Amino acid sequence: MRRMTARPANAHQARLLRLLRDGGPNSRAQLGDQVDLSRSKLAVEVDRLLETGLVVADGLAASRGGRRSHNIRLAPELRFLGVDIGATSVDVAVTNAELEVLGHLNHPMDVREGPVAVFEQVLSLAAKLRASGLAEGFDGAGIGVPGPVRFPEGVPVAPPIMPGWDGFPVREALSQELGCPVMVDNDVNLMAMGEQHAGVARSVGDFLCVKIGTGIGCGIVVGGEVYRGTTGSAGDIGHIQVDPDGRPCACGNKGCLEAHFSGAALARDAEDAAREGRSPEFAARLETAGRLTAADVAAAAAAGDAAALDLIREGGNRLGQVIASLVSFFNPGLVVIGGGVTGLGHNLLASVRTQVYKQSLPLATGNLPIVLGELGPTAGVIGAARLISDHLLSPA
Amino acid sequence: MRRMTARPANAHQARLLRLLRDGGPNSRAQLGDQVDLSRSKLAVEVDRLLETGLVVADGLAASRGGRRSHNIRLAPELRFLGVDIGATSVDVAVTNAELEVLGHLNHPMDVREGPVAVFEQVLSLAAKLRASGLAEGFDGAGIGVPGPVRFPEGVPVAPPIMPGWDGFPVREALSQELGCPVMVDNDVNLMAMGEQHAGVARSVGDFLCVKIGTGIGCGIVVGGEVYRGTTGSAGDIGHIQVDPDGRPCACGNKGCLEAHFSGAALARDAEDAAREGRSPEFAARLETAGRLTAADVAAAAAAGDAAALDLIREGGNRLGQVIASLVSFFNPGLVVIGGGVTGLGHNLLASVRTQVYKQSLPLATGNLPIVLGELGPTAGVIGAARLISDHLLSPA
DNA sequence: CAACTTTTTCCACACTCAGGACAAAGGTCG
DNA sequence: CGACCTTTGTCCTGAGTGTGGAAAAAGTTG
Repeated sequence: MRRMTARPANAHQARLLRLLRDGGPNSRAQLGDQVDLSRSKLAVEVDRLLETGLVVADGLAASRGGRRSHNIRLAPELRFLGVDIGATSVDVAVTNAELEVLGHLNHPMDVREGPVAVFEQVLSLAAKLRASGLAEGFDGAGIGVPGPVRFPEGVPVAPPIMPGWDGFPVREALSQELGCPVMVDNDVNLMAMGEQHAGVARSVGDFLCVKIGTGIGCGIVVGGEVYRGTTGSAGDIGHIQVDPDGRPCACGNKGCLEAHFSGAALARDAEDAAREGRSPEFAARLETAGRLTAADVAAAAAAGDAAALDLIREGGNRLGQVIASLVSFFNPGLVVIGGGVTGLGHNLLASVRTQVYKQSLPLATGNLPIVLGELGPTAGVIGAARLISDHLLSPA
Repeated sequence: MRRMTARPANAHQARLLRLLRDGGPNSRAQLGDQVDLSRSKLAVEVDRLLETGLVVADGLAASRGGRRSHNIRLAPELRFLGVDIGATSVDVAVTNAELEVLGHLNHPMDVREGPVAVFEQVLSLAAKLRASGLAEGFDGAGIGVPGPVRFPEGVPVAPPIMPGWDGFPVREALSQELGCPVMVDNDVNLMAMGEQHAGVARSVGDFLCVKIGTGIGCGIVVGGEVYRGTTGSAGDIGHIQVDPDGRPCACGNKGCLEAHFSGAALARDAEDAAREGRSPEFAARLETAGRLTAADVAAAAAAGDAAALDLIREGGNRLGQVIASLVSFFNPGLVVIGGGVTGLGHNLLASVRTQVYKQSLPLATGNLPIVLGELGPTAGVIGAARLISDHLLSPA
């Protein structure tokens, strides 16, 4: 099968392609309403896009009171691969050009096994998706890794939780293997892009997206664009100090947010509570499973276990404390909380909200929604697809 | 005298005008090197600018090895007014089109006297500048106020330290009085723009500018543009909590940064130290002046007073703690510290740096300069002039 | 003074794009 | 079902924009 070769030749074409991506099939007339080009100019550009094959005719639209318009849509055979490498598992999904997830696979895996092993897994999952008939090939791939990335080159830099990846040419390597363009970003940024594209953050220009998984990170969106900082480490809030005399952290400091509240910290606290006899619920679960995870805390809390609720409340307070600072500083229009521990759900949300509304000034919190992400594990892969799609739909 | 009436007609003209503003007089050929337009196109646009009167001929340039080029420059009679309203004084300056300060006046004044009294003062200072022959009129004015501003309308919103200004139509009123376009912004944002235009932050795209005066604020520059947040309160870091059991703050919370370290807090601490006999230096100064200010702390520190040095070190630690969090979050390329207390100078800088380098991760701090602003009180007024200049040099 | 540069002007040609005229296609109402 | 309206798509013209070459103007260097 022939893959996507063409790229938009100018800003007008890029604009049209994005409208088709985000709004689905559309008639020429509807497009005309949105772009402020003369009918003739629009017709020319659409014709050129049809010639390139990026866009195809798609039947007739419903009448709006007169002659029916011809629909057009992005080529239905285009496929993007979205890859989300987490600390403990990889997600791989295939989407169409409109970034709808056609198939999604997850595989538990420790990122510390290193880039070679992980890529082997990613490629095998991608092959599985291809074999199931969802795609004959990929026109582009986005990939998220749990650490800072030098974005232009697509290379992880000094990632604390994934030694062995430092400087590994992720973009280059994957592009070689897949034979298509690849873009790499931090997993948290991709989650933010996912929620922006298809989740709760649609139509919000400036927002924060806090992801709590094994670690804690924060995606920053400014004017609809992800902000990555000078060295690509923006949003690295896991090592903000929340208690000068707090717990030691893997980074060498004391009292980091991550040391007090994260998937890993929560699991350890739950195990401690179980062993110290403070929670029969945890003890029972530890007995059965051999170890505890954030999911156990969520389940125990749902069952009304006091120790679990305590852990969530305390953690939510710590997190809320940091978010309150960020809200004062950044004045976002929305705060999204996502990641593995969102199972803690509304208990967590409640204590975060309490803390933020208490500590930040009314002008910043007045109309500030603090909500859970609505896409769950697909946020990352949708964001990844969006990343490469944004790249490919830019003028060459 | 005829004031500036024309505005650039298109993006090319705007580009050229900004080059002339930031680079001073320039030859057509030099401009050509910078803008990537064909010679003919460039000539046409320059001719049009000359017609409008925004730009004038300015003699011959030095030869670059062949025929000498005709210089052009922004109309030398253009004048911008920069106004910086602080908590305890107002600064008013007049600049030419290249944003060079031609005259600068300062007048102590309490912002709480309200907008009417303050404007009376501002207009009187502006009249004085005009009377001294520096300007015959103003082509635009920028004005900074010490609180959040709804930027598009130029109206302060819920400013904590300036009751009576809430909702006052600053832009509208001043524009009426001065008879020229006016833009209003937070004073901290203007300081950031000033340092960006003519100070330490030239050529840095993403940076933070922390201003410590009566209160504490932080200007945020993203990709060369000031970021103001969803409701215009971005950068309001004075009420970030640095100590859950800390001092009560005017905002109603406890342990706000501002309650522990700011011009006002410092003065109070110094007076306490004097009264409690912990510092003969402070006691002597209090005796003489009747009250103490941040400047006294600076002077005492310079004289080697232990209590003063303690205050600075402790305050610097608090501030450094907050800046460390912001650095982790925002990953700036530069942190500028300015405002009234910069007299504390390198003592302050040292403790801030220590704290930041200790608490933030190497990837973010690796190549992060933390420096004092180099413009002092002119940063605000230059920023104000820059604000209105940016506005007027945008295509209409 | 001759040879070489740089700057500026002039001009012809290609290209872009808006908007009007008109044809095609469908709806609506009597 | 047919007259009349609206909407959509196509074609065409004219105004304007922008490029690049040629040549003149103005200097420099040896």
